[in-house]
Amino acid sequence: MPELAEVEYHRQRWHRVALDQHIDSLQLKNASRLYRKLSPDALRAALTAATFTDSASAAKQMLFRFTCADRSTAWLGIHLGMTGELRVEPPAYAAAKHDHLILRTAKNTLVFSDPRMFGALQFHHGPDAPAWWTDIAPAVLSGEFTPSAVAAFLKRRARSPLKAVLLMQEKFPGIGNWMADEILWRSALHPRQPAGTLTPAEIKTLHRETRWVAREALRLIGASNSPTLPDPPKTWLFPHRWSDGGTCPKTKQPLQRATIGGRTTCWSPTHQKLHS
DNA sequence: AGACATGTTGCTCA
DNA sequence: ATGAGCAACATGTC
Repeated sequence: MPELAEVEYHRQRWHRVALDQHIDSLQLKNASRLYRKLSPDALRAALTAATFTDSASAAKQMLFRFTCADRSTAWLGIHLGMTGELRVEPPAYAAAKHDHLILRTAKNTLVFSDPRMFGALQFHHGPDAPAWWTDIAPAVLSGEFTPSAVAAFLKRRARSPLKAVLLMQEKFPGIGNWMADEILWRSALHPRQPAGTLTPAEIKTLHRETRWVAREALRLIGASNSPTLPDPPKTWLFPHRWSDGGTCPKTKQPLQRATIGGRTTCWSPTHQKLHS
């Protein structure tokens, strides 16, 4: 389920219990496709007897930093793909079917599991953060995500439907299927509206609502320490969009669903209209 | 049984 | 060269 805020939620799960903890041992299922971007042997060698020293998330990517037994620095990247999650289990926890990486400290077992295996692990050993981390596009909540930057991007993708454009990580890092629908709904923009046809006022609205949804999702979901992942409130499109027969919380009219930009998309036809 | 799933990539075609 | 659309990946759930 992981987009921006869910990724942050999962990162904090590990971070809260494992910061400054010593990694006694690890288990990896290195036959899995999740290891396609790294050397499992290098990861195992570096993290055994390492200390968890920091973590961060950006877009849909997490970064975990370790200080190795020889005082060098190691960086573990985790992308949760479509079905990945991080969990914290008791010390005696036994690996289950879809657990692909397990780190054991004296107090806890840190588990990365991903049934569908669309996620990925990445690894880097060295003093500086790796390119796969530093190359992530500037966050939508950063000062670099400006209305004019959005305008330039929409112009470049002029013939693509807005829904497809919002899913492009190079400009909207961390936005996924449900956040894109939420942003368009709040912006009163039709998901099929070609990106090149927005008025300056609509671009400002899209920019503002992108930031609002990201900020609120991080506050309500990302920062939560609830044992289960919180859902956005009923006043959002989110709880109404998944099944047929949903009702728009703004207009009380039926929601519509179709595949746009290759993904299931939900919108409120009376509220989000196509224009020329 | 069959459709569908909160993601990314690599391929085709224009 | 650049952009748009779509199949593929692997497995579980409704």
